[in-house]
This record gives sequence, structure tokens and C-alpha cells, in this order.
Amino acid sequence: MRRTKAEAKETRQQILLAAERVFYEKGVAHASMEDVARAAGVTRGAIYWHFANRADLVLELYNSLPMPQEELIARELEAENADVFGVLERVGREWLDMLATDEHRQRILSILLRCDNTGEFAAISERQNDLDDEHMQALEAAFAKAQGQGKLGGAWTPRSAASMLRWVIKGLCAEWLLFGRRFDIASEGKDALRRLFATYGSHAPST
Amino acid sequence: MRRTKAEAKETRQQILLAAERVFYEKGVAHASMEDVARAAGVTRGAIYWHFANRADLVLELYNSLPMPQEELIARELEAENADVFGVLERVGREWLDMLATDEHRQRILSILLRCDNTGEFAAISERQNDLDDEHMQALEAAFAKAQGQGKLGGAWTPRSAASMLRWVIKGLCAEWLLFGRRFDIASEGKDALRRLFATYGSHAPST
DNA sequence: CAACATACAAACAAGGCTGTATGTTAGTTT
DNA sequence: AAACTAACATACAGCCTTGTTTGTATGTTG
Repeated sequence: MRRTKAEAKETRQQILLAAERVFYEKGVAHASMEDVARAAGVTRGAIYWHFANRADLVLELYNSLPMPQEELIARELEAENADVFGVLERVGREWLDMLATDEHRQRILSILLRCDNTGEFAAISERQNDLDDEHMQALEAAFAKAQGQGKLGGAWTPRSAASMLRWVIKGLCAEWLLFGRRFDIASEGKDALRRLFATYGSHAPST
Repeated sequence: MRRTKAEAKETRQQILLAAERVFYEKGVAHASMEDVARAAGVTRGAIYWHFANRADLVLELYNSLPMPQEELIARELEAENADVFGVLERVGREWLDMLATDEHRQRILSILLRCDNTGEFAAISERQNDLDDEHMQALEAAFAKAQGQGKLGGAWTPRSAASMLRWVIKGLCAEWLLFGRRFDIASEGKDALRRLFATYGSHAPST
């Protein structure tokens, strides 16, 4: 039953799609490889041919997500008089739009949010943490630039501004994904970003 | 080996403490009941006597956390001219302080954050979601009151203000717990709350 | 103090799942 | 076209776990 290279790629893709569905419905922990195999119309043999084990399968699921081009964004922020807030807000909006329209991303991120990230999956978590760290550094640098331009309100530090932005976006996404997506994340997220960025510029109002 | 009632309560408590440690270190999914039993110095028989199964054990772990007295807070907010922002900010600070000082709470919340909440643990997640819903309603009502007092900035609605607050606190706690607690959550949290509540009052600055 | 219930320990039964090893067929290469 | 290898299917060994059941000694109650 030797298949051609193209057919094998197709099989691999089917397995990934099946894993996405099955893991999303039953949870990573409670779905067996057999479940995934059946859903993909193959046997476990095929899965173990293409993937080392379940953790690897989940990792490849994560890797299958196209990530935003960070270098592009970085370049936009390079200019001396770059509109930092404008760029960051737009990037945030684009991320939310991407999430809102890409059901694969929704399912895969849901899977990762709900799965037990200890033991075998620690590697995946670390990977995400590393990415988070990079994002934080980039954000901090961006806000520092805004501060240099005199655009960051006095109450804020680059770090606090970056943290707040991350917490809001993470909280927004997590709640939407884990909670049945019962609101319009694109529009509510846009509003939230609007309000958040509006506060970055304002100098601390006295209370 | 029949123990007295008091000794049995003690055993139960030991099991809970052991479960907390073991689940925290190995993750709920990868720790066996035998592991917990050994750590508690009993056999699985004792655990199954006190708890129906693993999910029940985790649930009881969650239930063992003293929760903030919401009625007290609600009563504080009842007064016609209550200082809504002041109360909410203080409550938020108190919550963060409680988390910062109570290691049991840290471990148990970490366990719940990291554990796969599908299947057998769906009940626990739903429980948390229900609590979250209640909190949201209370928060919305509080911000609505502030709005009635003319204290809520024009850019905000009660719902958006409540959502933002929840996202920030959740993001803060999640990052601190999942990320090795490598910052001072009490002080950084206090700062974040300070900045956040400062923005609630200010009327939308033009950008 | 007898009868009963409690608080466990210890043994049991059964299963599901993982990883691997082997088998098989059909591309691919030379 | 022979030799080789990729792409799976199938079979297997084994393990760990869970839930339950039985045993038992000790409080507890009437």
C-alpha cells in the first residue's frame, strides 16, 4: 500500500485535521490514538509513522498555525517617528480578526488552553512561554520608543503598558475560547483595544 | 484499625494536602491515586473511602479554598453614594494579597489552571464558569452604579469596564502562577489596578 | 457488652492504551 | 527490472490504572 509522496502528505494532513477535531471534542487526555486514527480513516500505524507520539502530534498541530510576521511589524516600528500605538493597535486588531475567522486556530488554541501542560506536554508550554517572552520584549521596546517620543502617559512604564496589553488580549481570547465564544470577539476586542490604547497616552488623571 | 471521627477528619485532611502536593508536582493527569496515597501515608482504600474518585478529590481541593465574602462586598456597595471604584480596587488588592500569601491557594489554582478540564473535570470548569458569571454580573452592576453617579468615563460601559477588570486580573494571576511566579504579584498587581481604575474615571482623551 | 457501623488495608479483576516490531504492498531508483 | 525503501496495516507485549470487593479491627451505640 505504498503511497506516493503527495499522497503521504495528504495522509499526514488528514491525521492533523482528525486530531484537531478529536482532541477538541474529547480533550487531549481522553482521546486515544485509536480515536484519532479512526477519525482520519487510517490505523495507528499511520499516525506513528508520521508522528513520534501524542505530544509530537499536538506540537505539530500547534506548528501548523501560521504565525504573524513579527519581522514585518518590527520593521514598521523602526522608523524614527513611527506611530507606535497605531501600529500596535492595528496588529492587535489583526490578531483578533485572524482568530475570529480561522476556525482551525480557534480549535487548536482551545485544545492547548484546556490540555494538561505538565509532563509530556511541558515542552509545548515552554515553547509558548518562550514566544511570550519574545513578544513581551518586543512590546516593551515598542512602548519604550513611544515613551521616548513623549507619547506614553506618566503613569505608565514600558513594562507595565506591555503587561497590561498582554493580559487584556490573553484574557479576552481565553474567555472567548473557553467560554463558548458567546460574544463577538472581533468587535468587543476592537473596542477594548481602543479604550486601552486611549489610556496609554493620557497623563494620569487625579482621582 | 477503625479510627475515631476526629482522626478520620485528620486523615481526610492529610489526603487533601498530599493531593495538593502531588497534583501540583506531577499534574493531575499523570499522578495516580497510588501516588497520592503514598504521599499521604495511606492506601488507595482510604482515598476511595473519603472521595468518590479523582475528579471528586480535585473538586474538594477546590472547595477547600475559602472564598471572599461577596455579600460583605455587596453590602459595601449598597450605599447611595458608595465609592465604587475605591471598593472594587481594594477588593482586587485584597484578592491579590490573599493569593500572594496563601501557598495552598497558589498550588490549587495552579493545578486547576494546568489541568485538562474536559471529560471528568468538566463539572469543575462549569462550577468555575458559574462563579465567573456571578462575578461579572456583580461587577457590571457596580460599574453601572458608578455610571449613575457620573463617575464612569464616557468611553466605558459597565460591561466593558467589568470585562477589562476581569481580563487584567485573570491575566495577571494566570501569568504569575503558570510562569514560575517570577515577579511580585502583590505590588505589580497593585500598580496595575491603580492605573486601570484611574482610566475608568477619565473621559476619553482624544488621540 | 453485644451488635453494628466506620475507617480503612489488601487483594482482585479487567481493561484500555502505548509503543514497537513485524509484515506487506507499492513507489522509486538505478 | 531488480533492488531498495517509503508508507502504511497488523499483531503483540506489557504495563499501569482504576474501581470494586472483601477482610478486619476498632470505635460507637443502645
